[in-house]
Amino acid sequence: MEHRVDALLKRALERLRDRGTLPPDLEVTGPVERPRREEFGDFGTALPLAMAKALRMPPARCAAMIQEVLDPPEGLFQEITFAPPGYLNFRVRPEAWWAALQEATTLPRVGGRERVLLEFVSANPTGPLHVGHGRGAVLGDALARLMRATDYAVETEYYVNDVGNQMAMLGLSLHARGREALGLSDGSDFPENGYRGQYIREIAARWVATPDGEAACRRPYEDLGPRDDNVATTVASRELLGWIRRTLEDARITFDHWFHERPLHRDGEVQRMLDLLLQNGRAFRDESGAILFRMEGTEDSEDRVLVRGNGMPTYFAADVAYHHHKFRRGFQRLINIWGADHHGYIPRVRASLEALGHDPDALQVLLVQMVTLTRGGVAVPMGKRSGEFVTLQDVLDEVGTDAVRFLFLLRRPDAQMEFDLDLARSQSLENPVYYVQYGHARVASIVRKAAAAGIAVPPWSPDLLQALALPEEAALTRDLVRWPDVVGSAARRCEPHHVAFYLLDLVKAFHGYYTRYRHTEKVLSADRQKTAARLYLVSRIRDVLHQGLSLLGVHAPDEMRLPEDDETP
RNA sequence: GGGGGAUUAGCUCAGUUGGAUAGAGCGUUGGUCUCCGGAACCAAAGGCCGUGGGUUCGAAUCCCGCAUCCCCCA
Repeated sequence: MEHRVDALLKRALERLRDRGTLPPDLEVTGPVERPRREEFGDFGTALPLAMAKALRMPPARCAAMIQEVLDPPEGLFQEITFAPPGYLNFRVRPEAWWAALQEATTLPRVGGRERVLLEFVSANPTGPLHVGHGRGAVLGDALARLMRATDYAVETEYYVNDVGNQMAMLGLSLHARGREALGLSDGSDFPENGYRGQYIREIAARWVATPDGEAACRRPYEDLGPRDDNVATTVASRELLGWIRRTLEDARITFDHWFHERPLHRDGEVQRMLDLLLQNGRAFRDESGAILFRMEGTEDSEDRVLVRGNGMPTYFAADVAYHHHKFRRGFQRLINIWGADHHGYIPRVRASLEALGHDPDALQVLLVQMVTLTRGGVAVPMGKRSGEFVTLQDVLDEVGTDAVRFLFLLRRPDAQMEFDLDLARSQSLENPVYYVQYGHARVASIVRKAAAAGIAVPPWSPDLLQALALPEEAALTRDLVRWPDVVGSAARRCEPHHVAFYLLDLVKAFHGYYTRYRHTEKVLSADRQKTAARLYLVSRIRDVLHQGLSLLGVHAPDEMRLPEDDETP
């Protein structure tokens, strides 16, 4: 509805330009908004104010000019009024609102089949996922659902860094724990920068119970090949990746692709990228034999090492090759969800993409701010090497997937958040997600009750909703009709949290309506026309809640078990 | 020292390209109900939108300085 008003205004401006009343090069914009005060109508715009400024004419005259060329379809508006100092307010006819209810779950196709690669989580397989990963994971997954629903051709991807020093250290750690498990070591020779988490011991215990694993641990580490591709590293990363995958599945997150770094090196992808950059002069070899990316002329100041003097490519080199490869797979836009601590990395990657002939603006990095974890107000440390942290799996088990997802999505991604485990658990019965789910279950219950009485939800018809006369019913209708615009805007802006907030607003309005009239004007009554109209209305509420929750990856139950009464006599 | 983010009610947070009298949840206080599901609802109190300037008809929103917190880099 909102975009219809907006389109009408845009067309009116076009007409004014055609007539020469408005200079063609003059940019005049005025967004359509919803006035807070009911008396101002359903929609309003400050367009006359903007025009008055540009044309140096009184706003009232500008408003009159707009009205003159405005050509609204028959039956859409009840009235269009001018309000000082320069607003144009629109009131939509109830019939138009009711008609729009049919499209309440028809989402706008704002994506236009754009091919998007959405990469998120991508945590190194050196330990379990922690809560911070969870935030990015839930954001990415919800965004993917949103974009798919609005006609983006989006694919999701997890990038696995399975090459490098960290991986070598992981293998070394596993080997050391394996030797401890076999009684060959007392742990005093455990590598200084090794991964000390309990999970390494568990994997080691399972590994040495196999003949291959035991044999490998009985040999010195050097015999395995002290690099990042030996059997210990392979076993550890495979185990951890499986663990990560299961945790993500618990959070209802799956990926279209798991893209490994190793093939980029093995198949020459990194080398080809280096050759390209050396050829076009954006990279050079220094006196030590290292290859550096030339940063002059970019926002980043310092030349960045791609290949070290000893011939080892850096993480940066692999990342450049990886993103180059993404474009070559045919994606038009790349969205990466990164932790805020990677902020300084962005200019480098963008510059490298530009150097390889890609549009750097086609890479969009969404930064997710840190999650600080507390328990009863006390900070919980979150370092993998310290081995002492709360995993995403723990939190999912403790709080539940629906609640965790909704809690994460109830915040803007670029604001830091504190996640208090005690609070999350103690509030689990008052968690906003249950409030929304309860609303859905409530409507489902009404519909069930109607069905039991032999009354089905009626199909829409032009005079079906005439019986909706209560102000709350009009307000609910307007809220429902707003939904497609909310989804479209959230998808375009990559901000799923708007969906969560909308659902809270809608369900609050419903609970209020329900409670207020539970004794006087129930949905199901002896009045057949009111019953039919209200049944249709609440079924639309249920449909929108269901669609909204599923876009967030949260269940929409038809029934909820009431919590057990703690105050047993 | 350089860069990024944050600062809105007691607490946790929304606020859609600058618009009309600033929004919710929790908490507090006081109310509603012999029910289509009380995990509900209504009402009240609570704000110099960190601070100082600037831009204009108009600023929580845009620009600059400052303060505080978090993160990255050196």
